Amino acid sequence: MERNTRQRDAIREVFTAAKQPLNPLEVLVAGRQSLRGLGIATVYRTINALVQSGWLNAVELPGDAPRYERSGGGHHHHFQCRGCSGVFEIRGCPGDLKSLTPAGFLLEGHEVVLYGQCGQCVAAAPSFR
Amino acid sequence: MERNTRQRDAIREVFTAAKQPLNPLEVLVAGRQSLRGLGIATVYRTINALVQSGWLNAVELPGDAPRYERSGGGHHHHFQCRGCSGVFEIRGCPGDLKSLTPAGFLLEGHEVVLYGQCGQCVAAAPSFR
DNA sequence: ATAGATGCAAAGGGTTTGCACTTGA
DNA sequence: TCAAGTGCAAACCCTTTGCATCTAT
Repeated sequence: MERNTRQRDAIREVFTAAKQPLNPLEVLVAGRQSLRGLGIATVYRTINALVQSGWLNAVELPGDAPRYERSGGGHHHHFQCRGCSGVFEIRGCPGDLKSLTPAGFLLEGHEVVLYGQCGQCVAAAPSFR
Repeated sequence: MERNTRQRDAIREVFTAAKQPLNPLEVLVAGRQSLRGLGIATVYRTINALVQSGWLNAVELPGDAPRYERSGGGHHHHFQCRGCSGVFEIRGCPGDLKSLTPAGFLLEGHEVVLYGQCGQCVAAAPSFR
């Protein structure tokens, strides 16, 4: 990441404007709106570099390809909607996970993912209420 | 899954004997010990069928290819060792996740993964203690 | 000017699928 | 017998890499 290029500007802008974590293909599509020739390899290379540098954070949900979001939100988790597949940030954390750790094991971190229906999908499908 | 074949017996046996969730390649290697010609396509097809039928459960850890374990353990989560990459079952569950759910969202399920060092890896690397 | 960055296309992993052969019932 | 199941190889999808070209500095 030694040079500032139009590609990197475009990709950073996509993430800055994003309301949810994005996967590489979504970044490519969004980025091409401002930079026609943008290539998928550049998206991958740039994302990886931005993760390395700490500017981006990888959001890895079980069974899903990784998505990425701007870092800086502090410790948080995610809620994935089974209706629209959207991923939403959750502030807050269950906390007392130490008690679940097997004896003799050392707990270093954790991941929590909630699944369900987001507000829009609940509203759209009254049967869920 | 209409017929009983040597391949399926071998694969079921591998899972019955397994102490941890296994990925398809591990199943292939273990299965070949009793059935030399076992093919990877058969492993995938059988695993998928066993998941469909409910005999197997997919264990999908963030950023990792899925592993599989026998169903029937009830609701539980997993601990992944960063030392040996082993995956261990955790009995117990944080519970009060409803409070983390955003207003207007419907919570249907959750996934919790703990990360750290397993007992063996703690013992092998005193610096972790 | 020139090393870093890009785009394309090819190569890699892991998983699925088409097809002819095998085998359980 | 004969359709379900298997093994092989090819096809797929997503991601990474090699390489010639382009471009910030």
